[in-house]
Amino acid sequence: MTMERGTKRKRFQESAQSVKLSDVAALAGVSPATASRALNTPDKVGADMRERVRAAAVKLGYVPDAAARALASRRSRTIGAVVPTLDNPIFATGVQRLESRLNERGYALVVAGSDYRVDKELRQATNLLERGIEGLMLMGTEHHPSLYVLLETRGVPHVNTWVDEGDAAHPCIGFDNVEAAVRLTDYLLDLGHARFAMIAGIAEGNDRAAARAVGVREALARRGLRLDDGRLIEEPYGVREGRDGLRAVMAGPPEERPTAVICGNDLLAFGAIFEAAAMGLDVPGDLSVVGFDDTELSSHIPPGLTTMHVPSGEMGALAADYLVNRIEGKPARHRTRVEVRLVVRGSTAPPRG
Amino acid sequence: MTMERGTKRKRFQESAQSVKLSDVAALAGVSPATASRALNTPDKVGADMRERVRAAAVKLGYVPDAAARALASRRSRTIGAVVPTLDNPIFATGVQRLESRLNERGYALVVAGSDYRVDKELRQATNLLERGIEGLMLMGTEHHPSLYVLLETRGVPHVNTWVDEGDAAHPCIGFDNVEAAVRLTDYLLDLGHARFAMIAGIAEGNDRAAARAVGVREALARRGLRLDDGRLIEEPYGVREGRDGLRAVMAGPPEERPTAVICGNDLLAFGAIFEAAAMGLDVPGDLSVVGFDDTELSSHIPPGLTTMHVPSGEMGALAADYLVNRIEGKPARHRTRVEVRLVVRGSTAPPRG
DNA sequence: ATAATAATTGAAAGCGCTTTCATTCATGCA
DNA sequence: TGCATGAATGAAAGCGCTTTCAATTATTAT
Repeated sequence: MTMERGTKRKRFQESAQSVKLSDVAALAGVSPATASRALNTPDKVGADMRERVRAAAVKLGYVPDAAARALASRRSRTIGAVVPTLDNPIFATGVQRLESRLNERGYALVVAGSDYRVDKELRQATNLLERGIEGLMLMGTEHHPSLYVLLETRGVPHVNTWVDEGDAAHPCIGFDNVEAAVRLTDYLLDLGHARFAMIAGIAEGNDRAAARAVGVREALARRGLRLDDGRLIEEPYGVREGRDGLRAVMAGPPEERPTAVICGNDLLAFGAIFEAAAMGLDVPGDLSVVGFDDTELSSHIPPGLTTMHVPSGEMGALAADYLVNRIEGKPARHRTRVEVRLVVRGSTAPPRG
Repeated sequence: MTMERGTKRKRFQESAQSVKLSDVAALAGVSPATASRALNTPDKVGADMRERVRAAAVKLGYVPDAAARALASRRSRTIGAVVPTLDNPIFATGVQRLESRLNERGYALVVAGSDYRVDKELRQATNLLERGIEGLMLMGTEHHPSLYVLLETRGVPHVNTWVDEGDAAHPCIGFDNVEAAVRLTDYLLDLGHARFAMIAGIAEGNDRAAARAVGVREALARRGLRLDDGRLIEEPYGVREGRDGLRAVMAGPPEERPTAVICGNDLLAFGAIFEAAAMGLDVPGDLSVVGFDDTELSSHIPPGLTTMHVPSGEMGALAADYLVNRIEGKPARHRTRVEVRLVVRGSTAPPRG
């Protein structure tokens, strides 16, 4: 195995490495100012000049220096995103589309993870801000108070995604998690279920998870029902956790067990379905299971997961457009709702009897 | 819905917005040079001075300007990654860990997607290079020739991941995809299978997918076997595609059908398993199915997917360390192999009879 | 033709920071 | 006590680019 020593750049020396704008200008026989214009604002310059400079740039293999450009123009053409984790496929999809739209619009994306912790989110955002991002995508609505202050004072556009804030205190792109959970619950209620359980995500540091639990409770309350003790459990998003969660909420004598389990996301629901099978329970015969998100697998996993479809890619793309529009002074909706829809599949049915 | 006009920054005016290093220096009663040192290289400065400057910085809420810093120091403290897509959970995990390790080491991550296309990869990498990244993580070994040239001339450290290049032409962190596929196939062979099919990923623009197919062929050839016509099919990575793929490779009279199907990744394998069930085939009774990657779900999906475990998170972290070490002039392995291991679960068994 | 206007171009001043280099001051040694 | 070292500081020169502002030239109107 060979070891390599990095080429420790000798600063302020051997600077002859890369060609700079002035070289291009010299070759083209124009001033750096004109060269800059020819490259960046072609229509502010004569046609012949434009070509002359372009040719010179290509010939020299000129690559602009973003730092210098950013410093001089005060524009970094970079957007930041702080997400809880990329490990959740639904977030990954959102970031994927965010990047691709940003790319189309000529911006780059810097990502950082928060691990569902507001303090780390703040730290990461600060970091990105120092790096000169011109816009920031955040997930959810619950952030460190200092974060908003920071964003406000620096005048950096930002947008909360995956949520629809009623009071519109901040720009947002998303949907009402409470209402979506209500709809999911109502669907189950209308099917005739009366004994419920919920395997929710960890509410702490995750307003979406919390809101979904609120929605479930609310819908039940409207019909005079509630989640009995031990029928609401919080688990980190994961398949393993869904399995554990199911065991926990199914404790107790059979006749008291829930007939419907609502999961905070699809991963938990997958786990619940797998564990139900392991427990010898038929889904949906003995137990209805619903999820939230609608990932690629949800439609394929037998018996098909009934879930709330969340357009994560769309939100990513919308966030990109919102941010870029704000930055470029174009009109941008302060609040954009996206459609979530109930997708009924095989994992739900009326309760037995 | 309110419309907002972005606060179009008036350039070269209202510049009083943010506090700069000279402000901090002034408040601390020192020169900008000392302020810079106090903040960046604390041990090069007197203890009292250090504190004085720090206090001033805090008091003013000083936030350094990364562009200026990058321009002056020629260091951006930013690493780039061009990945095919974030939509594949295995890549998402890799990027996740890359970011988190980078973060620990004080670097930021800029990501861009290539959509499995070398030309787009080149474009994206060029983009990142312009933005001053100091290192680049790539996936796979097949890249646009110009990309290597670019990297070489600019002297930017880079690393190919998910692969182990025998000739070590470029730094890499990964495993031998051919050999891994051989192992997977040998396992099936040893189980007694003789009629095989493969649902591979699209080889074009994806050397890993191609290598896995090569490995399967190679292992079969060693035992005098081959993939018959129509028993090797390429599909984009996806569950739907796995289902389609299975139908395709299972065509023909029952006695000629394969008894083992090797899938290019786990998503395809999931699809194959689901489709087998839909076709009334028992897995592993009638058909053994293996995947590649070992995602979170693989252990949970009944009957449990036999697959090759790929340490994607580890590769991400190793890539971060490699790149940072190179950049900082510390020793770094040119070539690092990571362990992939066969995880045997319920989806495989000896063929009937 | 000539004056007034618009379109191009160049000179030069930074953007906010880091780093070299020279200077100053304290320290140790003879 | 005097001189050589070394440590701590400041002055100043950029890093490579964009943009203002003034100067020049090409257009058009009178």
